[in-house]
Amino acid sequence: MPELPEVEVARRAIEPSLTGQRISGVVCRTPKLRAPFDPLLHQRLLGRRIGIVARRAKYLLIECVADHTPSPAGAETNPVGWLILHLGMSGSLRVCAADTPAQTHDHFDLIFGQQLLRLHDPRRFGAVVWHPDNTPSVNPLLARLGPEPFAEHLNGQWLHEALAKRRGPIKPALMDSHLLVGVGNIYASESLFRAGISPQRAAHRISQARCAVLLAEIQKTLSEAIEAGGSSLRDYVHTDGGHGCFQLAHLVYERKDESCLRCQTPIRQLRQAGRSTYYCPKCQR
DNA sequence: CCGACAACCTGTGAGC
DNA sequence: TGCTCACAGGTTGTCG
Repeated sequence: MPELPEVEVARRAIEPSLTGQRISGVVCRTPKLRAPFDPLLHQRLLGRRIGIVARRAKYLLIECVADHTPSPAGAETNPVGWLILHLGMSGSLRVCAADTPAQTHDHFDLIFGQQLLRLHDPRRFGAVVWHPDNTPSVNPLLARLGPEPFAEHLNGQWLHEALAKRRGPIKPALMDSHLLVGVGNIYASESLFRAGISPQRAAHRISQARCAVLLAEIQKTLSEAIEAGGSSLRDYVHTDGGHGCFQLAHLVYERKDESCLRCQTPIRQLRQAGRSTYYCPKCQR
């Protein structure tokens, strides 16, 4: 899946097709992904017009506006609701013709005009959730998330303070979405390599100056990956259906025993909090 | 509160 | 060929 860059690439890819379209149908082919589908999803969405397509962390947020609201006087209706999508580990989105036959693991369609947005997710760790008003940030899926990695107020001092009580290793801490969103397993390893910091270093023992370097490398790694069109691994497929040909080369991820691109030392792999970590034992301290 | 781990699923590749 | 096992990009809940 989809780490933050892949989700942002998907957002940019689907937004032009979606914005301004009227929703004419909804298809759910699976009882549940991460959670059961809302059984009333069809009636909640039908006839609404799609506004902006936003992103928060690895969630996509689709603004759905009811443009004629024949609400009786006094009846409080919310003209704006949000469809919240998550791609889990294996999800992908594509926009295709409305008569395109569904394949195995095509779980959800949002139909508009002569096209549809289709969610394909073999492992079904994704999510499709309706948020009924214009405050999606308070949705339980989003309410407790940390800041976006590109938020203005983030700097070395902020990261240093955020890590002050973390006695465990930095790499799993970086992946904690309550601290900071958008750093998944690939880019955690990549950012730490680029910052020259060992994934095993205790988080609270990284100086403020090195926190500034780390944050800058996280931001550079993520933005370069977005510009490159996201990583293209295994089952991740770009929204146009083709595999990305501009994949950002990984410096350490999945390079166990290959030589470090900086110092030729063999890259090592270890397991932290149940996830693979890749690093150079010489370049990272 | 922190941190490690299992669970949620299917697909794939390695090894026998 | 076919079986079993380990592992895969995320998130959440539980337990120590």
